[in-house]
Amino acid sequence: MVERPYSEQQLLDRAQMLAGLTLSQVANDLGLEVPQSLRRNKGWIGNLLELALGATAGSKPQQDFPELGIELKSIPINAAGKPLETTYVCITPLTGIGGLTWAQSNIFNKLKKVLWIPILSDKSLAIGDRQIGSPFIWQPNEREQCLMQQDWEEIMELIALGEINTITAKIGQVLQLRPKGANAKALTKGVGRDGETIMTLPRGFYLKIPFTHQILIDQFKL
DNA sequence: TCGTGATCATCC
DNA sequence: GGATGATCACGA
Repeated sequence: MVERPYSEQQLLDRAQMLAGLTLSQVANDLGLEVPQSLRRNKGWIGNLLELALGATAGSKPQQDFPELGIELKSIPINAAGKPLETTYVCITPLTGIGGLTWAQSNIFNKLKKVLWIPILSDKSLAIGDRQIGSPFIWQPNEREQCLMQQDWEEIMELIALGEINTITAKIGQVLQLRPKGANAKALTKGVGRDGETIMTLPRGFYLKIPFTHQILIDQFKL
């Protein structure tokens, strides 16, 4: 049981202690078994890092370290440092969003300060052999904030106008909206074109790969 | 059912 | 081969 970090520096120090280790090494230290595949354990790496860094396990819509104002994100990369997947951020509200601003949004709250932990995750590597990279704290610069806010406002306007079912993952420069549920049968309430309540897929915001790639490039001067 | 942790797997 | 839409596990 790892205790919660009391400061950003302590959190970062801990994360740096993990750099260079394989997931097997970290799992062994925590007494956890390494799954053969992530197919039925998609969040395993993220959960492992949460345990190793003392994050409070839970599914509350807030940052992983609220008292530090920091969100923890693992990101799978290949040997060249390119992200292998988009990055899930949070669910989006589909009703009662009138008047909601970017600054008040949960997505902004989560992305204003992120502890990124790259994981060398080439598909050829067994889960346990995947290696933890150098962690770093990221705060979006003015340009990045602007891009995210633009996408968010465009998407939220479509949702407010009842156009939820016309939104695809293609819209947005750096953010995208995609289904985020157990499966295609899991539905939630949304708003239709005539303002009526409809049942639709829950959606979540994701960061597109070129955006997170650029963050890594900026950090490591790749 | 919602929201967390995400990756899978099919389609283009 | 890469991105989109679909999916897996779990706690509350």
